[in-house]
Amino acid sequence: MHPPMAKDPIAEVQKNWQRHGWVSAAAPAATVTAIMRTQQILLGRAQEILKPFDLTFARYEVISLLSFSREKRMPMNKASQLLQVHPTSITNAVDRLEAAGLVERQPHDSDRRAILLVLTQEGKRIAEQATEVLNTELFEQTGFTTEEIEDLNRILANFRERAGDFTR
Amino acid sequence: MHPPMAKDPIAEVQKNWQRHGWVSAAAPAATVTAIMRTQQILLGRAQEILKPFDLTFARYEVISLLSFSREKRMPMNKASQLLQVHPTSITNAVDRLEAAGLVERQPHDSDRRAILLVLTQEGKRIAEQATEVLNTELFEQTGFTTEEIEDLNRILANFRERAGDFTR
DNA sequence: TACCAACTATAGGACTTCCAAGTATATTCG
DNA sequence: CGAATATACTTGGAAGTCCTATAGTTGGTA
Repeated sequence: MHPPMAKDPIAEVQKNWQRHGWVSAAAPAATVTAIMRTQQILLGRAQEILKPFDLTFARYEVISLLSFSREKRMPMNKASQLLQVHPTSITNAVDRLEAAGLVERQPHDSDRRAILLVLTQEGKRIAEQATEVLNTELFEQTGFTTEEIEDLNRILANFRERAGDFTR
Repeated sequence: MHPPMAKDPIAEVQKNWQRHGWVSAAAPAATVTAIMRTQQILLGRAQEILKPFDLTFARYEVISLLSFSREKRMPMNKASQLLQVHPTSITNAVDRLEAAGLVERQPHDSDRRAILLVLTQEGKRIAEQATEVLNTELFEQTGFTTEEIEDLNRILANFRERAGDFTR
C-alpha cells in the first residue's frame, strides 16, 4: 500500500511520547501500536492467500474450526466462544458460507434455540486446501524465528489469561 | 463478551495442528492467532476508554498525530503514510472529525491536489485529554511486564522491518 | 405449575478497512 | 511544449467487528 519509510514510524511515536514526559507510557504505547500494525500485516497476507478460495480469514476460521471438530458440526454459540468473537459475527460469516455452499444450518436435536453448523463435502474440501496453502505460505514463513515464536506465544498467552480469555 | 474458558482455545488449536502432522506450522499458527486476539483485546479497551470523548481509536490516532506535529497540521497523504492505513481510511476518519469540529480541511499552499489537516482548538484539547486517559488507563496498565514490552517491541520491530514497513 | 431470568440466534445500525474507479493537479520526458 | 504518467483525494461498495434490541426456548424456583 505504501513504500517502505526511511524510519520506523512507531519508534518515532515512542520518541514523541518520551519528549512529552510520558516516560512510563512510551514503551507500552509503542507495543500496542506495533501489535495493531502486526495484526494488520498478517491479516492482509492471510486474505491475499485466501482470495483464490473466495474466502476471508473470518470465514476460513469458521470452516477450519468445523473441519477440526470430530463430527464436522458444532452449535453456533460454541463456535462463537472458541473463536472469541461476537455471536453476530458468526451469524454474518455463516450467512456467506451457507450461500457459498460450504456450510449448512441444521436444527439442534435437543435445544430448539440452537443451530448446528454442518460442514458440507465442498466445505471440507475447501477447508483442507486452504489450510494447506496457509501453512506453507503464511505460517511457515511468518518471518519470526523459532525463538521469537516461543517468546510471543508465552507472552501473549499470559496476556490473554490476565485479560480473562481463559483460566488455568 | 464471553466468560473465561476452561482452556486456552489457541493452545487447543495448536494441538490440533500438531495432531494433523503439521508440526512446523503449529506454533506460528498459534502466534498469528494470538496476535489477532491480543489486538482485538487492546483495541476493545482503547475504544471503551475513548467512548466518553466520542472518539474511536482510528480517529484518536489522527488527532493525536496532528497534536504531536510541530505545526498542528499535516497533509492527508502524510497522515496516511505515518499511520500506515489506506488513504480512504483517513478520508473517512477526517469526515467525522471535521463534523465533530476537531479538525479542519485547508488548501495546501503549493500543491492544489493536497489537503492540509488542521487541528482546531477543541481538537487540540480533546487530543490532549484523551492521550492523558489512554496513558493512565491503557498504556500504563497493559498487563505486560517491562521485560515483555522490551521483547515485544524488539521482535515486532524486526517483523515490521522485514515486512517492508521501513528500512534501517 | 406457572413465571421469570437466562440463553440462542438474528435484524438493524454504526464504524472501520480495503479495493476499484474517477477527478483534478503535478511532473516528466520526447 | 504537449502528451503520458504519477500523485492526492473522494466516492461507492463489499466485508468485518461490535452494540442494542427482539423473538423464541429453556430451566430453575416460588
